[in-house]
Amino acid sequence: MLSEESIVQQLSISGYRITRPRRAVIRALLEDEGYSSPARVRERARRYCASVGLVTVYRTLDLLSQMGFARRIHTENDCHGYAAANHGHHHHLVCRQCGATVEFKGCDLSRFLVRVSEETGYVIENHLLELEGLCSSCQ
Amino acid sequence: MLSEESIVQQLSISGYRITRPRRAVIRALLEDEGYSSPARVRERARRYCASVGLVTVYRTLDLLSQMGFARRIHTENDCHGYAAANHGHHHHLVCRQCGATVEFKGCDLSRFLVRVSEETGYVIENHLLELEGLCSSCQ
DNA sequence: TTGTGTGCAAAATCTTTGCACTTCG
DNA sequence: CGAAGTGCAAAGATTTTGCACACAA
Repeated sequence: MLSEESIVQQLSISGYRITRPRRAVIRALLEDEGYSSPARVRERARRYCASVGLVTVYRTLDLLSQMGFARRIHTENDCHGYAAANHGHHHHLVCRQCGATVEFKGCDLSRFLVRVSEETGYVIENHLLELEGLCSSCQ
Repeated sequence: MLSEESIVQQLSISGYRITRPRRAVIRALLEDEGYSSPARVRERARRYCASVGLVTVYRTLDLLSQMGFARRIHTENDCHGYAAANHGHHHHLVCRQCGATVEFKGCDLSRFLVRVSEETGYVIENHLLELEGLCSSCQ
């Protein structure tokens, strides 16, 4: 499971330094139920590191994305939000009205992926699937 | 099938005026094999209406999207490109090594989507699916 | 101590808005 | 002719860069 400590540990192992601003961004992401723009991540992060700048948030989100701990969330008209990503397999379902984000697992694409693989000659290693719709309260 | 004339006709029926700049943007989109940023759409459109401005391209892309004749294309780090909706429902398969991109159609997620919908209470309206792997020459 | 990481300010992009002029219908 | 549409310039928003200073390791 994803926790501040496990992320910090991985960063450290990979040679990155553990700083107050980085911890603040990580915490902000983890406590976020939905997904947030960099600016919004910063607002949250400020609770843990009042001086954190937007630039650092951008850089940290980049880093976390590369490490697989955060993911850019794509919705129909916006791809500027980020959410914490469990390293394992999961997807996001986003409400287009209020932005509420739910993670779910257990997508079964295997047969479909086999077909695409056969048709294209690619070895498929990864897939990104995002769903968008209306949550129950926005319907 | 999508053609300049059929789009123009629909716009007209819906009460929009048929102008040179709009035709130019439509033609630019239709002849585009892939997808393009607004700036790039404008470059192409200039062949048909040299004076067309970026602002008009933005507004026209908006209009066409609303009408369902254009679609915003999402890739991992960019969701600012547009393509004619002509190309229908499709997804991208990208090689992580060399970046070669293939489009494919015919994903069948319906049963899966029903399940997620039941579990979450969301009405699912849209999905974004991207595959990543190794193309045949990179394997 | 040392070099990675940070914040600030400024630059570079990208997108939207206000407004007077054009032009379709 | 009248209102919708256009281009320009300017404003807004978002993201990146350069640089001197701070601070993990």
